[in-house]
Amino acid sequence: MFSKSCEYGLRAVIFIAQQTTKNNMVSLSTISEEINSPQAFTAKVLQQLTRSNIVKSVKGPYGGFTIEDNKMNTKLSEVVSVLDGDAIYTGCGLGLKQCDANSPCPLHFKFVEIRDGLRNMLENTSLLSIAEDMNTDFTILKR
Amino acid sequence: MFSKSCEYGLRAVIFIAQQTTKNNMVSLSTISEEINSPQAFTAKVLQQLTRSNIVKSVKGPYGGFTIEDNKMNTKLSEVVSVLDGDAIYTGCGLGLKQCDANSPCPLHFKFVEIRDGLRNMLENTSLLSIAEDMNTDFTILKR
DNA sequence: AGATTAAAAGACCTTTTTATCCTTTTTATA
DNA sequence: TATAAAAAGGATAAAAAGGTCTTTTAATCT
Repeated sequence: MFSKSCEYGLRAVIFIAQQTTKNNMVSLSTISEEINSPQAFTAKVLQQLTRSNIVKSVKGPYGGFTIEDNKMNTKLSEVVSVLDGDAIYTGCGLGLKQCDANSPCPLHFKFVEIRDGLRNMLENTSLLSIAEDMNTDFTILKR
Repeated sequence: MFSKSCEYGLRAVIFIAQQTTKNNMVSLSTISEEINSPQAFTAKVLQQLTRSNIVKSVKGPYGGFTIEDNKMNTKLSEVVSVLDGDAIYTGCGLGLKQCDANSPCPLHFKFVEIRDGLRNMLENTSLLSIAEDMNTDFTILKR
């Protein structure tokens, strides 16, 4: 479904969001341990998310990553767009460049439903809501 | 969503299915022209589908690819399984190895809905039904 | 100021996916 | 039976994805 970059990125940003609700700044090494991801590779992914202003990074002692208050309502769809682009929402399931309602592939209308379901889910799920859920329900981010 | 192999494979098998309803055997070169895919690469994909007994290949003059009657009810899910495996149905959206209802990632229950929608769609769509639709509605398989 | 901590940036390596080319095998038919 | 058509198979190449390592930059704390 998603690339490895995107999987690590989502897990990382979710972990950071959850820690942010507890006012914890988290370092790269903590993140990669807690989400069980390759550290150097995760660093690259976090750089992208920092440049996109989804997470905030702080260098130096006691530094790390956090999410600013007004960014806690970032939607998962934004994270996915930054890391994987939006082909998963807009692209044809059969890989055709020009496939739309006017000139559809044989599966177009069936795929549109699936894609819309995914898009709606991601567009309606904010980092804050996931973090809040995690403080209620038991969930995992590694293994 | 799917790999290139799977995209080409689905387009190829759909084209063959449609031609099969018209009793046309189709050659690799015709297929790759009609679905706009790289010929040699498509050959490899078709070999996999032949070995999996989804399509039938006939060598020699007037040979090519066709689908036997009883295979026209093959579901898209079978084609996808052969070419991409079933991670898209069973895998965790965040890439976790062990993620299920008992030990879910924070998005597990949201993802399950999407995945089930996709799986149901693919499991309920046969090659024959697509071919019949194509003989009614105008659809495209290239560009 | 110097030492230390931590992210940023860039160069590099490995594996997988995508793609091509060439030879071999099979088979219909003239 | 020779020829031509067409798929099968193997070797290789190119591109993309996944991943590592080293140096640089910035912040903090003696």
